[in-house]
Amino acid sequence: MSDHPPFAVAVDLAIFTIRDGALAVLLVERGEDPYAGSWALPGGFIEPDEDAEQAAWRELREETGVQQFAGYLEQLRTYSAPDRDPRMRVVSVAHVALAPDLPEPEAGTDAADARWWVVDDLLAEGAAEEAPELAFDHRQILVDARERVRAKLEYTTLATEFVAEPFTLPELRRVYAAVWGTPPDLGNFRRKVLGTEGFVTPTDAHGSPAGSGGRRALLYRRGPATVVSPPMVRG
Amino acid sequence: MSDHPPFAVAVDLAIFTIRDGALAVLLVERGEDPYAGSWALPGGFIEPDEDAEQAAWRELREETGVQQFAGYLEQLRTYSAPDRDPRMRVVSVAHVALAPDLPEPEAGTDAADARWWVVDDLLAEGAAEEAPELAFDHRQILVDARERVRAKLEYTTLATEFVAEPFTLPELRRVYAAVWGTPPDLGNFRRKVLGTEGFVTPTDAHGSPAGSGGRRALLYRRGPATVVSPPMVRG
DNA sequence: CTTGTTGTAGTCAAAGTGACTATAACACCT
DNA sequence: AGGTGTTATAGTCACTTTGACTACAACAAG
Repeated sequence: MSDHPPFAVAVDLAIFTIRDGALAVLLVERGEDPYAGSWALPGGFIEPDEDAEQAAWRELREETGVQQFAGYLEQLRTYSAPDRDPRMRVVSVAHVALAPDLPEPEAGTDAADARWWVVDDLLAEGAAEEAPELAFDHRQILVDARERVRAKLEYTTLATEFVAEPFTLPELRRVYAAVWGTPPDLGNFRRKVLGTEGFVTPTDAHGSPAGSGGRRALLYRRGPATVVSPPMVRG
Repeated sequence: MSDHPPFAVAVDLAIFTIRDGALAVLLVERGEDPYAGSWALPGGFIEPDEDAEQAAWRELREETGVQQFAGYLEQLRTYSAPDRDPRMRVVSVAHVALAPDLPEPEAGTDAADARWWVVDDLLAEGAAEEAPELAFDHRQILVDARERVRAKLEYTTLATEFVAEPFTLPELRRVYAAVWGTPPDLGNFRRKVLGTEGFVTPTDAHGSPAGSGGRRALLYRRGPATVVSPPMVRG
């Protein structure tokens, strides 16, 4: 029990955003073996002087190219199957990140390319037009990450991390629509959000209309609340 | 980005049970440095051919001395602060385990001693009569683990993992009382449990009375359900 | 067989939810 | 400018669930 086989420890990130009304995730095309040419979640090894969360934040800034990243990051879980990396024993601490719509990313240092993918396209059974297989066990990580986000939208105010401040309630509602696949009822949604103390705080300004015409919605900012109880329920 | 500093990867376990109406956790007294003589969560290094979950199950059997362990185990989160172990860089994948009342444990291979501790005694501020400081970052792990258990009692049927089958509803209720610190309302508790499809399945046998006298309660077994929606609330 | 204790069953007001309808405020078009 | 379609906001109402009770049933111990 006093031996401790050496492992490499990495972090992987499922970075989500809402693009064109759909939940999207950032993938990088791998430039090196193993899995050279296929797509994977961004990530990298933990440096000697940082913990997993710091490594995740660093990768997040590197991969998105946004230095002052304003968003949300939390640990998802750790994946440790002995054969998950053919080179060597690699344990990966996966994280979930949420961000308002980000610019199209640049290719990173060791990535051939990087782009946003619609999550439902990636995970759809069979269909998946030009959807690639994911490297390593990243498909499983993505499945778990999506489920985490779905669940957290129900009982936390996390949805506000997907929109840039200030935002309108319809914008916020579109986040739920994208993540859940179906929009919550309009009236009940506002009742819930406005009725939950500290979910959002109103401003006195109005946004610009969403589609073609229509009344302009009030603008809000994130409130201090973090949990929604009882939870918001999926459609 | 192609270097990968070597880490040791361990698992730690917060093994909970209900003893004398209180939530208890298994700790081992360390026989080796660092922290020789102080108390810690049981754990050990991952072997080359197993993943974290397998390692956790193995440690669970070793530490409890129960080979056919019938209980619940899930990953909690990974702790990776660079200085969390003074010897070397150790990343720990913490797990939470739940079990019905277990026998007083034997000292393990590298543990000087092992025993159950009441969690609230360990975590109480200041007070803590003979409550020891925990080794490494295990106090934080224990705090996180307890919060996980508390939360999961609300929206899952996990409480049934704390009682041996068959069990009575009052027994199950005492689980909630122990974990939450305050018992849920008697009538509402039954209504919720019996009203949630698949939470428990009735038998036709009766248990023996709990305290001094009183009506004998019906015996139940765990049902197939795993989520409770809407959740049971801490009263 | 009485008494204390514990489990089971029901009641009722209050709150929250799901599914609506009505109205207000705008952009755009002709 | 004045309609017209679109979108946001406000309000209604039956129904379900909850929280806090009260009444009753079944047993052990004295």
